[in-house]
Amino acid sequence: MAATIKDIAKATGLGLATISSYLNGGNVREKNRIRIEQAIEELHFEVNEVARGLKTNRTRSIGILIPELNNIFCAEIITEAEEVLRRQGYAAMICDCRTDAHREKEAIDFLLHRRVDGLLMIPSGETGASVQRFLRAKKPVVLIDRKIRNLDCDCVLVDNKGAVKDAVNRLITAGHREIGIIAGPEEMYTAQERLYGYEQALAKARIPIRDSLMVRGDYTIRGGMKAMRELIQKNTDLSAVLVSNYEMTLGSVIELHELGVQIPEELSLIGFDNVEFARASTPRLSIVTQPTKEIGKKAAELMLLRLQEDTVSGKKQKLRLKTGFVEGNSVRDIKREESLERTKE
Amino acid sequence: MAATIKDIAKATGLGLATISSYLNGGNVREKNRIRIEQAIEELHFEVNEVARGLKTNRTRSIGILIPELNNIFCAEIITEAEEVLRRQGYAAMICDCRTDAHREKEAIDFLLHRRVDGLLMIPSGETGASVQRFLRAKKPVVLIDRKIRNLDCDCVLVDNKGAVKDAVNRLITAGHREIGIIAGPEEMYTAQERLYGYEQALAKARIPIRDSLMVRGDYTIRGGMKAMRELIQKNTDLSAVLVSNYEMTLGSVIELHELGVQIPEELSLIGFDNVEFARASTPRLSIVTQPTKEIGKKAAELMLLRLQEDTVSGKKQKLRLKTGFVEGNSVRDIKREESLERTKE
DNA sequence: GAACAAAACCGAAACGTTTCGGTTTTAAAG
DNA sequence: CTTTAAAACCGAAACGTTTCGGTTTTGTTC
Repeated sequence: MAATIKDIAKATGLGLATISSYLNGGNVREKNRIRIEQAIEELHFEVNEVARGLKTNRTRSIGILIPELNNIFCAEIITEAEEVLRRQGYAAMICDCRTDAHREKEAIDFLLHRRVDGLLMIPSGETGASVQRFLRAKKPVVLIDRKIRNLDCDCVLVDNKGAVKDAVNRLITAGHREIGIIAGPEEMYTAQERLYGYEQALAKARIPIRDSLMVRGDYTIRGGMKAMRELIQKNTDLSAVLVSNYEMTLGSVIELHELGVQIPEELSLIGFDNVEFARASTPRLSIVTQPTKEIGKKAAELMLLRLQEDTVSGKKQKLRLKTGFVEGNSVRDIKREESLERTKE
Repeated sequence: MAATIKDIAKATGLGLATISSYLNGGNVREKNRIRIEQAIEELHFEVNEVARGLKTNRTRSIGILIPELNNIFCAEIITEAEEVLRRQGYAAMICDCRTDAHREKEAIDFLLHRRVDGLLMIPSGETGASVQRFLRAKKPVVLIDRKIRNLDCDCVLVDNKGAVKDAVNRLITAGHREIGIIAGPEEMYTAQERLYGYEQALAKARIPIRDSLMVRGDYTIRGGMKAMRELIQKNTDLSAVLVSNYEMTLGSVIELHELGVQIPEELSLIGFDNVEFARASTPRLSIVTQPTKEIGKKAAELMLLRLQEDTVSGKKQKLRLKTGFVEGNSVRDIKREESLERTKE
């Protein structure tokens, strides 16, 4: 049905190789250029990327594997990455593995079969082995947000430890001592780093670290609700909580809301990620923000770089991006209240 | 590098066609089956989907074109659709056109070049012409959430009019008369239907329709903020507002929050979509919900159906799914208050 | 206008499958 | 054991490109 390169050759009286050369940016005599363009126009020719892919062994498509599309953090990153990739002619094959290690593995197989040129991935399981197969096939892999043990490839990370340290410091500065954290799953890279940041901040301020103040959630809304309830039950003197991702922040707010706990009068809260949600909350939430757009952009750019230098070997880049902080009214400033109290006397 | 079907043929002593037949589910003698499977195992053979695609003229991939990945409504639909498609072996090539008609057109071209087998799309511009090219190529198109004028293809819609009518009725039943609406862009199909539902509900209750009570936003957070401000300025007697999508609901809440308007004491609000957000708001928001999972699932299933019957002709299906309503505390029940008042006397 | 280098052009072969039409093998029936 | 229908098997050709090595054309210089 659709016209092929052969049709264009026939129509113009030129050779196959010439048309191909033209299509790939080669030089062609002016009059031939005109003839070719005319024929393409008339016959509605469009190069068949599939055939091209077979011949060149490059599909110009990138596999994107993420734990959850329906997650604002992932979605923002992917949006940006997809745009950067497509602008360079690369298609994004997106697979959502629902934070399930088994599905993640399946998806990697799937993408390998489809012969994508590279893999952009926010890991959720410990799938080092599967990912290795990409590297063995000399196809670049860029990891986002999380490293995978024993896997040497480019990655774009965030300064999780620093971010949490900074947030906890703000709580300490405001006079809080009984600071809880809703951390993520134990095996999760970001969760480990964030918890570590929490411990470091407390240690530096010489505040004893209590197990009862550290509760783990599973990065879901429901998990956040449960963790917050647990934290409150276990610690009658709880004065502030840091919640270490967006979904759990949402869950925490819902739970506090349902328990009738006032923010920040009865409990101070610092959340994570979603600026708009923070702004729409009552009171406005103070949150740690991650540079999602930049993460996506950098990851895609790293991928493109590897793709064009087409050497998967060489020193791998480990980017570490800075987080931000958006101030709200969800943290009670005990220090200030005390000093006001004192001046009053 | 990677093993091909030829290598398997050589290793097993069987013919090319036999291997191909085996790979495609054909019958093979038991002993040969074993030999083939062994050879596949040993040589790490994986069928090359690109070559297969060239030969069969089917890439087993579906283009998914949406206005904004980073939008919970879209993301939920796509998550579901992608899962259904992939389970049947179809890859999803996702393109985000940022609600931009020009980019949307580009993306359609892009997907056509990639020879996707079909197009799943939440339209944002009036790109009938571009989409036609898919149909001309005998490739199925399934529209989601919006129709496109003069384009006859399957679509999965939502009962927008009914949803808004129902929501407005609830406001009326609660005793509200000065009901505003923050509607979507004029050219938007869903926006038209929703506005129409609003008008019908008012008309039926014999409440005069006032222009000042109908404000349009652009379906963004910022647009919602602006629209809410306008609505309040224009209508001093405003008693309730219906906001017709999630982003604008978020914007409205932010704006009310910043203006210090109390919900529902000073203003009643009904929002759209995001259940979790509604639950986390203070007070809990009453919202209209859309069956996003079902939309995604149905759309993907419709696509698969068309794909396997491989006749794009025939009667097109127009599915119309029911919306839901989640009750919160953001609507003041004036009627009830009045009757309480009366019994008190 | 002859000589020459550079630029443009050319067709065949190859990429890894599926499919067509035909041949061989199997096993059931006589 | 022979016949026969069905099942299994087979290789060549084709899908639409790119690329290799080689040929022709162009235009500059003498």
